[in-house]
Amino acid sequence: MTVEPTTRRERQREATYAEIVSTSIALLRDGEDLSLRAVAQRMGMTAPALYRYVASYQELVDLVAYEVDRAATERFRAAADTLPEDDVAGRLCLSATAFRQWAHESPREFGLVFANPIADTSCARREMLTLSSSGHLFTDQMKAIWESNGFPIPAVDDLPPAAREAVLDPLIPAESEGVAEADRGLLWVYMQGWTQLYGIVTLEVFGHMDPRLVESGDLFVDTILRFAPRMGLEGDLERLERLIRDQLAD
Amino acid sequence: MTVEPTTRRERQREATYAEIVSTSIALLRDGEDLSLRAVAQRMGMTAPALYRYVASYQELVDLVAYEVDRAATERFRAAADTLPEDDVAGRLCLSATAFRQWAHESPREFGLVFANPIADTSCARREMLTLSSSGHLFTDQMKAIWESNGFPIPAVDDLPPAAREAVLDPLIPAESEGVAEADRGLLWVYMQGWTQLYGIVTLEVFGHMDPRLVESGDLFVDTILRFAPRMGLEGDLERLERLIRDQLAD
DNA sequence: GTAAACCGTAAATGGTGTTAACGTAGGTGT
DNA sequence: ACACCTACGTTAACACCATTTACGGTTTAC
Repeated sequence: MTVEPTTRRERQREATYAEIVSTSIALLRDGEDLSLRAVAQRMGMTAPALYRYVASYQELVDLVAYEVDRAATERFRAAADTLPEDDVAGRLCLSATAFRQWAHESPREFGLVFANPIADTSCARREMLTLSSSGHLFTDQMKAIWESNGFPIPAVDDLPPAAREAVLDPLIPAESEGVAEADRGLLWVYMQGWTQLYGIVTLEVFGHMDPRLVESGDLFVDTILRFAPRMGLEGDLERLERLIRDQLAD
Repeated sequence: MTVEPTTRRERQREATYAEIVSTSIALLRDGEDLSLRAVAQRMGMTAPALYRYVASYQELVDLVAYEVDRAATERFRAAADTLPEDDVAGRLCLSATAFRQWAHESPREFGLVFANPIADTSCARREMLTLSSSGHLFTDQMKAIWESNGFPIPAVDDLPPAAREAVLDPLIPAESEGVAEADRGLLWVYMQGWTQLYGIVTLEVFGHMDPRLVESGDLFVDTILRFAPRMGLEGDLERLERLIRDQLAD
């Protein structure tokens, strides 16, 4: 990826970059909202100085969103890691549940990453355009399920033209890593699942839903379990529901 | 509802309220973003004067969001009205498609109404808390389908406790108008459908999806058609897809 | 050693929501 | 008709915000 910086200046610059992001994240964690001034102040600098590092406020947001997503994904992965590697279905369910819990605990961060209009602007630093670590994780997990129980996926040729293009030549190459071209229909199933997970969680977080349902998580559980059969998990529903509800109880 | 204002002052006050909202909407339509100052300026007033009418910026947003939703719902209804009244399935599909098109044409307004954290604050003026006209429309349309072809709905007693509460004693009474208590399982199906529609449209609007899929609308169509069978529409899929794609072509 | 690139500063511009103090016109009570 | 008071608007000010400019000092490079 990045060639490691040798010169002293570059090292310092890299450190400042990191501090900007970590300070921003700390700011969010403290419940305040992200602003150049606030970040600068916490770092003992003045706001205009940050313009040596980011071109605009929006670029800072993108930078932070990328890192927040990365950190959150580690939580999702950790949640899955409480299960053995071969329980591929359980692992995906626990990661999805962790995703929901994280979204509720950190609605600001969630909004930053997932409800922030992805600008048309090319974000110079890091090619994170639409790249999401969490997306990568969920894709991998679904692939593991598919490799394990081989649920039916659409043939690439049965997909609508645009969909075929999108799965054969994805914008984020990482997401299709290790999926043979003939099996790219799997990505279509992934998108269907992600749409539903995204929908239920966003609906909950933005409060456009009966608070009692948000509290109980019933519609969330229902959404997951109704999707599970599409991944060939019909026989596992009771166990998966128990797994999910156990984690929700924490 | 509101007792009609008799005194002259109250009439004028009501008119100013209306002008504030209509000015705000005009502002959004012109691609600028909503702010107290901008609204005031367009009305030939100063910003602080608006505080005689709204308690805060957030309250203005809520007020405008309510009206925007109401206006947009008329579009969704009009889209359905291009079909005869007895084509209940086609009508719902066209309204859903109109919803998607509106969201793409007016992402600002969409964000205002559907991606705006519904505050805990009680918005004094109008009891619009979570009340959404569009939600009411879609509920009605699904009910029409159910009354027409009687697809299976869960028994109220089969629902999880919180879900049962939520459908038996909904926060927005309007949504369950005319649905017998025994049939409230229909609302559960509605929520499942709304979650998916909301998910796909929000995902598209916020740009967290391959632009080619947004452009073609393939994942949107797929989402709708995959849900249709849950409303007993298995036999209608080709026709419904044609309806949707025709409208998308406009 | 000198020139250039880099990194910070202060100052200023124009934008935001919001509060306070003040005047004035409208409707109300006698 | 007079006094009163409330509602509605003003101006001024505060505290934020992003962003640009011009300037100074340090570090690097040649």
